[in-house]
Amino acid sequence: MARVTQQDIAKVMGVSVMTVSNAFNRPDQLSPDLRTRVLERAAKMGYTGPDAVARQLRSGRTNTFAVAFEEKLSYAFSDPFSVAWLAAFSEVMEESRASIMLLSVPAGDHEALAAVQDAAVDGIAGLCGNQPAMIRARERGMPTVYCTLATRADADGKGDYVVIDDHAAALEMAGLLRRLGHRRVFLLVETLYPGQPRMAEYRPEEFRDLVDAHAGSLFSDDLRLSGLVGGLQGLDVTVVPVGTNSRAAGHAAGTLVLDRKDRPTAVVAVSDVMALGFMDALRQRDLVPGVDVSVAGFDGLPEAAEAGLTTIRQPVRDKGRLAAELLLDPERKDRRIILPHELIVRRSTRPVA
Amino acid sequence: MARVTQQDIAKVMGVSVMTVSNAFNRPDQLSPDLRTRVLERAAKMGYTGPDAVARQLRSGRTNTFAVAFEEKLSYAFSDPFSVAWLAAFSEVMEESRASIMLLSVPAGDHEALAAVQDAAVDGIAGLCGNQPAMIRARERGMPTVYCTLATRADADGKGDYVVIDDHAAALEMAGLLRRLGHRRVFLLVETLYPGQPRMAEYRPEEFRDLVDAHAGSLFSDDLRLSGLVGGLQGLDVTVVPVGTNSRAAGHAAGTLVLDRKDRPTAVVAVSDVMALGFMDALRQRDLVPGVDVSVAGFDGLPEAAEAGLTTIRQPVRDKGRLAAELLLDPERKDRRIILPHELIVRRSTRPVA
DNA sequence: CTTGTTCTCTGTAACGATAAAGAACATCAT
DNA sequence: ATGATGTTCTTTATCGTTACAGAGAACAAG
Repeated sequence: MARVTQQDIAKVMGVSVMTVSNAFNRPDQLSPDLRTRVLERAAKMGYTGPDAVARQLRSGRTNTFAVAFEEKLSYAFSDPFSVAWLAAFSEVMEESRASIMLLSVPAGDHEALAAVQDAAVDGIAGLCGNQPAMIRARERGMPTVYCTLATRADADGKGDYVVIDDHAAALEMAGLLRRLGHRRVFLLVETLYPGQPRMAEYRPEEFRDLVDAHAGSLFSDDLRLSGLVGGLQGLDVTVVPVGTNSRAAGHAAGTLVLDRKDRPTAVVAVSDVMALGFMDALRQRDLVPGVDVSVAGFDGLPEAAEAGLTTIRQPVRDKGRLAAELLLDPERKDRRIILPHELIVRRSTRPVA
Repeated sequence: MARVTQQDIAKVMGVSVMTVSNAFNRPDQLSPDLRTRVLERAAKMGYTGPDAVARQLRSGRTNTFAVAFEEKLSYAFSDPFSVAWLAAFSEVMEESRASIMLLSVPAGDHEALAAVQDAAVDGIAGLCGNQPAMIRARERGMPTVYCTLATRADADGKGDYVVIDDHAAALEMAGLLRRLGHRRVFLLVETLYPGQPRMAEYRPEEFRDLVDAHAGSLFSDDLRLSGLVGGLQGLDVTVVPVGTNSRAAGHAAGTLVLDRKDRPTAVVAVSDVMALGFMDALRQRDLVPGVDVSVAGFDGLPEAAEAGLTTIRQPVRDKGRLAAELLLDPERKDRRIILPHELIVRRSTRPVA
């Protein structure tokens, strides 16, 4: 009941293994008659076609590409940005008839890192470049592409990328708030470092030390945050790590911040998802975004447009598409791509009263 | 600059290849001292650890499982049912440290079928059992699990499954409509067969012939539809294939049906997504679900609860979870699981005026 | 001084396939 | 008849790893 191989067929038919192999892969290398007989015999013997793994070993290619996530995969399917990116990425892969493998390598999960080692893929893409999976993949000498620069330094490191200039974008956002006259601003980020207490509040002087103290850890929003902080210098700025990049976390930040006397006049989240959650909290209190508190996000999701949320639009689909193209075509020249972004001002940001 | 292998290291160090292999996989098989030296030397030579593909070939296992979709992958990420299923499936896989491969094998795309042949996986799961990818996988002798029975006959075929009794569920739904006194009912399905003209209207006598004429084609909602038709016998029933399983298609069906004189008193879609789309069309016309037209769906999505939509709840997450467990544990006994469903009556279905 | 056991390490043979080159024979033009 | 050209099939050599069986030394127990 063992598996039938080309060798078995060859032996039974009294032909060489190569002939059997050619019958399946290179019809021009043997007579149509023999080919038919081989295929028939193979079918009769219960041979189900060339083994994928063996073929991959011999050819040195798997035609499969991995996507690494820092979170559980259920997050990858629920975050709008992630889904849009994945959709664009997969469309290109589908067209090229390449397969996609999903890897989940949560920060700090050392065992999960082995998945990168054991992945039979030709390359790997990830949303963030400094995540452990990406680093490991590069150590393995595997082609990598990532779509967010976490720090300036990343730009000089290894690996290809498709990103936007998050720092410049953040500066523009800060400029907008300045022009609108805001003086007391809260900035919502996911986490400053792994194990970060949620909903703590930091002054700009403090948070930088914290991040540096955990250097090498993952802080993917560093460019956005430091851009905002830099651009808002001189104003009353508070940084709040809300724990996760989710609507719920943004909402929780709202409950934390909105019920006190000294409300901020503006709140910027480093993602639209968080900003939308914060707006949920406003709505609950019958406060109006832009009127009572100005709110802004990053990413440019369709949901942000519906909600009238000021944001930085980034070309998500292009990021996904180009990431796939870079992986598929190792010969391609420009392998470090900086895409344009756009500050989109909507009704959620207004001049301070 | 060729790739470094265990053999290279062995040669350079004057030890056997097995020793190198053992240094990486079975530390107890060699002295700690030698092991350290091997690892150091390996690192120095730029060896990046055992090759995944070679290891898979040797061991006969890939620890990877495929999920096959009949649509483009972007659909898999956008349909709520699909996403929920995938999330549950992936959670189990993550816990077991198995990887997931996504395959897209659209109906009729013969080239894409090759992906199933070339997938280096230990098993494959799919939402529907009679899709080409599943059939091909079973021909390859690969373990399969699917989560929807398309026809009664599927139940006797090969492969494991985790399903609900869609036919019985549909009968219950039909019974509800009967009790509520509905006499003119429209049934929305995705498509009856590939290439099906959209928004055609069929009588129950007709559609069965159509489906049979395209026997062997994919019609995954057959059990639901035939249950509904059977349960509504004697009433004025019309079957409408709306083209795709999407909110937009349900909405389009609404524009088709709602602006005529002889409106149906009730509409049942074989999925919540379509039903929700239909309700969008109602709302646009200031018609009230349940009052002007009764509406019902299938699946039991959270969105359905919010919208007050009567539906058949099915345990999506259990389907995903169990599918993964069946793939992971080939020894497990019960491999054909029928989960309970539940008719949930909400305000979208009321007695006919 | 056996005999047995443990600890390290080695050699060989797969796993299932394909690339590359070659052999045998037929065909064809000169 | 000669060489050139094809067609069809075979031989040999990997791809990078691990399973398995054993060999040699050291050490304890009888």
